[in-house]
Amino acid sequence: MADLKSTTKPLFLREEDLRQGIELLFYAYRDFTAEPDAILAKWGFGRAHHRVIYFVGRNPNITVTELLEILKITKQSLSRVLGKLIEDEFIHQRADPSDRRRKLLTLTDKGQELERELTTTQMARFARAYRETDAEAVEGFRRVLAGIINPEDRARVRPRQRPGSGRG
Amino acid sequence: MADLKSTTKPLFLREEDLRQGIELLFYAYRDFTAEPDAILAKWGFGRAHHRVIYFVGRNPNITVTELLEILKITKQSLSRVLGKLIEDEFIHQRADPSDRRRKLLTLTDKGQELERELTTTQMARFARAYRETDAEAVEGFRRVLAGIINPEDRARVRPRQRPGSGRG
DNA sequence: GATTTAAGGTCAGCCATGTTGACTTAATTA
DNA sequence: TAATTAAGTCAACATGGCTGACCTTAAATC
Repeated sequence: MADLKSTTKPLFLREEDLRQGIELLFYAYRDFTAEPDAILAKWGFGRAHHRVIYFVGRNPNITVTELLEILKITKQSLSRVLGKLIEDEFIHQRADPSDRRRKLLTLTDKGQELERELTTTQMARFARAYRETDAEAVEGFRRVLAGIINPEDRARVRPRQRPGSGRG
Repeated sequence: MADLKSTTKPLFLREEDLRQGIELLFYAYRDFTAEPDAILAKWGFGRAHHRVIYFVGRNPNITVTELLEILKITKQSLSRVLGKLIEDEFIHQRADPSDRRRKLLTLTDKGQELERELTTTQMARFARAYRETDAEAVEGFRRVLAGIINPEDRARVRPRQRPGSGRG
């Protein structure tokens, strides 16, 4: 743990350091998804359902098109998953009054409950990781990961302040 | 970008901050895998092949069992992917002289070439992200992501110094 | 008002990649 | 010699991506 780390200030980009980033991301994502996967399996859902539940919960009244932009999958792929969530009453849809072609998606009570169960495990993981470090490390984590995201989507990830502010 | 960030030192774990972590990880992983996926498609390979190529390249002479421990998938899942990579001569296997049940896996020249092409895109992404920040941010990123990984696997991700040191 | 565009949905089929379960072979170890 | 370990195999199944074609409804535009 105290190898080249002590050469703090100057930022040498050794291949080793870059590969370490790649591997951290791989392992973190692998473990980060494992617990929710187990919960989802109890309901006959998969990881794709989780993503839909998460982002609908996070962006109440999101439309299908907006959801597709976040997930970057095809309409057909989404519809299979979303259709099942609506059928099983985890997600509710209603027409947008101002443009009745659009369907606004929200979580039902049941959906919120599942969302919370799933997200709790992932938040606990982050809470632990944050607590093991400090505020500066967390800020560094944010800035580096934001830099990994394609520039056009970085704005999607910013802590929202006011309740009921909806999506960006 | 300068919201609650200025409350630097004390580490309040607001749900917003935890959800931001979740979302950063989702978007980062989504974009991080997109470029390699496109390269792999040209060869008729998928993301699973990439992971095998990457970790064999990273750990020359790794065994099948060790690879399974890293990937956390079943032997049957791996064998389909690994079998194709061996058949197409991206990966070479030979018996371990000291225990001939074990097969030691290495990249062929062709395999190394593909590995480099794939990894270059991901290293470039990290190089950009690292350069956009500073050494402290990078260190924070490392520590937080390491905290997301299950404790028993954290040791896997540490920059290796000496060439030919093999896996841990 | 008629046409074009946008949002959403649907059907069919394909492919990649995960799973379980059962079983085999070869080599090492107890 | 018997048990264990490493690897491989066959079959069947589920999830969740994809393409392509096509439809409906509502809004926007000509």
